[in-house]
Amino acid sequence: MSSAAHPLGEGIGTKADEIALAIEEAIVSGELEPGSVLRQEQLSATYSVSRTPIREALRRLSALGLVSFEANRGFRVRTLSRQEMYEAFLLRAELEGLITSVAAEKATQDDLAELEQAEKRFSRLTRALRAREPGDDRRSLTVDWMRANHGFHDVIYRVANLPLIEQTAKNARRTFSGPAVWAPGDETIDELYLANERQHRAIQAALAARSPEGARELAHAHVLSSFNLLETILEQVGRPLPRSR
Amino acid sequence: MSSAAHPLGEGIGTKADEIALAIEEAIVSGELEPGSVLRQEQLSATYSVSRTPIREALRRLSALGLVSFEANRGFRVRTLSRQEMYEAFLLRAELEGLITSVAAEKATQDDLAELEQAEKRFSRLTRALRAREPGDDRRSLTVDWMRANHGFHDVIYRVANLPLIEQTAKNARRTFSGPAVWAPGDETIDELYLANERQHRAIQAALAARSPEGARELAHAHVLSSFNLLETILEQVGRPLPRSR
DNA sequence: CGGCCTGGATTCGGATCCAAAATCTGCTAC
DNA sequence: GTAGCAGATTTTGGATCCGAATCCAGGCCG
Repeated sequence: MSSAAHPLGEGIGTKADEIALAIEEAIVSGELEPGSVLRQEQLSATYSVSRTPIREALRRLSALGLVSFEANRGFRVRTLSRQEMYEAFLLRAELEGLITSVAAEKATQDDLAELEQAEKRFSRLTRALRAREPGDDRRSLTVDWMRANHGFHDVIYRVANLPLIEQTAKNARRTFSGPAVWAPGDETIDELYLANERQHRAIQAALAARSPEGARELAHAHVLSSFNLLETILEQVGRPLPRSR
Repeated sequence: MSSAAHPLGEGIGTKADEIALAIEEAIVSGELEPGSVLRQEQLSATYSVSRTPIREALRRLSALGLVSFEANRGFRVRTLSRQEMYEAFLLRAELEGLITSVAAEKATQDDLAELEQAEKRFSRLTRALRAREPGDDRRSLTVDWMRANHGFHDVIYRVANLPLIEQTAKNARRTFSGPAVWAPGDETIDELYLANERQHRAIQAALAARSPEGARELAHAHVLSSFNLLETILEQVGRPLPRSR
């Protein structure tokens, strides 16, 4: 585990930080719905602390863009319009491109082996997600799939060794859609999942071939393609991205 | 003035937000030295409020990366190593490249006229900065020059109309070095200032010519060149970027 | 003489308290 | 029946208070 603090410098030690992490987790996992109001009193009860650290945690999440804030009205889980969502992916596409190209220059054999492992995990999760056994928990499967997906890119981040940019990329990644989404799946979506996996393999190959420009292009296209996947799922699940806000 | 809130959504209304802005201003203008500890009690006295909104403000700045934080030890104005500083500029280079290329596709005649105005202001300030009249306040001159510099890019941001990415770019820009730096100047630095101005004009021309790829390249190179300028000034002023942290 | 311990002064993190803003509810007037 | 208003209730923002961690200075021991 990356253990170390979350953004740079900050971290554990104070309740405010632990709670920020906990709330973030709740948002990302979809436990807290986008748009829902975050009552300080209620959170304070949930986490058994006073409102003071709660508010500090919310301030932090607000600065990171995960929650929105209106004076005297409160915080709510942020919702993104299609345009904003697209921007978040465009941003990530640029950053992933940069990071991946730098990683291609630096990767050692060990790094490549680690990437291989991450890719295998991701591949396994993708198969599990496509299998759709009756009675499996698609929600947690999706969360696991996303984690494996992130895990793959995290290896690349580590190799590139650009902590500040990595932080920004991760933030854009969190902001992506807020909650995890999942769909029963159909042929279109299946194809997109498979394409996603193929792209990972291609990126992996570009790193192995020490091709910075190739890696950049592939990573860039990969992220934009993920936007496509997400949008398709959201439509299929009857929750299309709002055109305006 | 841009009036509207700072990041997205947040803004005026609460003291915590006003104070965050005030402290940020103090950091960016160099009033608060990098590395200096921010005592809550003292800030509370300075702004005539209790420590509660002060702490919320600091939390926010911490999430934005302007101040660093250690549990039970306090907040301090963040210092960046050379590597981190370089990363901040690399990040900005990518984002400016993206934003400028999008702006090149969208710019209207009015936009180009506005850009022309911003360029003129910047050009004027550059001349003033190079003039070095005896008795002029180089500190505030530099702050003004930076503002004009930012103003030029702000026009482009507005034209590109990518608020989320704009926000990220502005954040990277704030984080750049913390405080403004200024030097009496010599031939090398003069030449760099002039190069900077030439680059602005080139970017302007690329926008006028509706050349997205050209604009991207120029903007990218421009930001990296700014890093060079900054580093040169810092060395000249006897405060070179720390190699490690 | 120098490193280490101890007790007091600071400073921080969090809980509690209070005033102001917003929201809700039920009544009134049209 | 509905628009609008007044008071009650909820919820937020900020101030104050208290326990705990850190820092600092002086003394002790090797």
